[in-house]
Amino acid sequence: MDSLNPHALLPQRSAIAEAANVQALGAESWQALMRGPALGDAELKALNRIAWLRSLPAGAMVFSRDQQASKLVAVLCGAVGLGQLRHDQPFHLERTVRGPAWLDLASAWIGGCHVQDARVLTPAQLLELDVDAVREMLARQPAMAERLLACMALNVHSLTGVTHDLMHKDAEKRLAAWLLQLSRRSAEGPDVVALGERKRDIAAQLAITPETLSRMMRQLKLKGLIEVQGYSVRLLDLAALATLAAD
Amino acid sequence: MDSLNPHALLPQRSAIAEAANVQALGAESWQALMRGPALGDAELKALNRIAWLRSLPAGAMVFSRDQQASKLVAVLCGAVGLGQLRHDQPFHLERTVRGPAWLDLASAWIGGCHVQDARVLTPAQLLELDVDAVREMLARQPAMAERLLACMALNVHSLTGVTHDLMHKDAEKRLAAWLLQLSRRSAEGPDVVALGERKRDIAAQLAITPETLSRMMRQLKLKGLIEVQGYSVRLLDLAALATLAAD
DNA sequence: CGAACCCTTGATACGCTTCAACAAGAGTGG
DNA sequence: CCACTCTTGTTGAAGCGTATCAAGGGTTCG
Repeated sequence: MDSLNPHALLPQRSAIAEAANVQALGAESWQALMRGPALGDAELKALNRIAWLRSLPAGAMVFSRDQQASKLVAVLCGAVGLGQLRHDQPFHLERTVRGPAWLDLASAWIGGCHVQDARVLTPAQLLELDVDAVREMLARQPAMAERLLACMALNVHSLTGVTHDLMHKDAEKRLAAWLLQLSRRSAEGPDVVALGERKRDIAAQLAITPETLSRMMRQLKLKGLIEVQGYSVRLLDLAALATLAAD
Repeated sequence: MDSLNPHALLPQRSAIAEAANVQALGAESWQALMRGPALGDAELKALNRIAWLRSLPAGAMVFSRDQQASKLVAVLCGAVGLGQLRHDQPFHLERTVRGPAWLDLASAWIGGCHVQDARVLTPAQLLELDVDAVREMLARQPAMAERLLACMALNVHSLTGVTHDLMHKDAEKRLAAWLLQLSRRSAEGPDVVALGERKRDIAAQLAITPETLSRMMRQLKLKGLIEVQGYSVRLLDLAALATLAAD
């Protein structure tokens, strides 16, 4: 019943209801979003003053691609998918964002629309900053601009990497690269990665079909590079995987 | 002989020699790079104070991908290719940037390296802003930050579109979309586009081989959608092309 | 004129998708 | 409790899309 909440698209009420929570938003969350040197008290206050929180259930839409973007949107916790919702049912995932991270830092600055649809995958807490309020804040906190530029720059680098992989790497290389990237952020050590989403969603992000993903996993298993047990993958030979992933 | 100038990688001398030129840089160039409302005199002065010009011949490298990025780099005029230079000879092009436009606005902010190699395709004039100088300038001209954010946001949108196309569109769709995009910026009217680069370079950016590009052009010609004469393409049915390009 | 490009065209090969079938778990209701 | 359905991942066979390889023609330039 809560997997698709129609009220999710009406932010006002819940945002107001949650406004009190903003003060409770820890400095660590802001720090994770804003990167750079430790945020000062003044900066944290300025941020908290203009932040709005939204809690959405799995399946809810965060924004849609034709929608005018007026806010910077971040995911505090949970996972949100960026992709395309088609009249033909299933949501076509292109990228998943797990908090804390920016979901759409770009669109609002150019007064355009979000170019992608965003859909909650795991019950998530979102943070929104009205871009006009941010503009005012930047006038008083010029150092904040630098943080935002750095965050968007990371975004650019990430996207550049994705396009490069799509242009030059085949399915096996992309999978190997994806596993290695996951292993770097893995909590269970560098050689065990937990697949945090359905395999079909992983496949969608790698721009292959679930069938091909299954076959590629078997390939890597046969080559002795990985060991698979359900949604846990052990990387047996990081060096060989890196060689394979390199273009 | 001037198609590959080894001195191109030594910026200091030529940058100093050209420093006097900076004052001559017209407001229109800055306006084209910075977008947004008209730049004030103070802003133009601040920009000119920290800008460095470089003129490079075709074939020269602007920067390489392992190189630490300390400057924001823009192309004033001419064309520069972003891609990968491999020990195996030919430069693999991923994107071409024609002036006036930013070439790498992101890398310097995160103190990383440019993720791509940049190579001059057409004799080009480049503009470089040391990121530390820009930081100082932003403290005095906070409105400038907003322009940079907007420029980088456009970059993000463009890259998002490219990845989407690579994920979901086949060669024919990508070519149709590319022709339509070119037609929007075309000087000779919306239905005639001049191919401004070698077809193999166009193919590289579409992530297909030159052979496939040739075949796809023939396909569109046979379908009556375009008319080709060398490097000039007439779009005979914009609506049909748009339908074809849509995913 | 040959040499070095570039684009084109055809034949073939390969990677990946599509389609179809099947097994395993999770939720549901009789 | 079992039958039923729904969803997910896996596997195999066939087919499409694009790359690769090889050859030929058109330019430009020394």
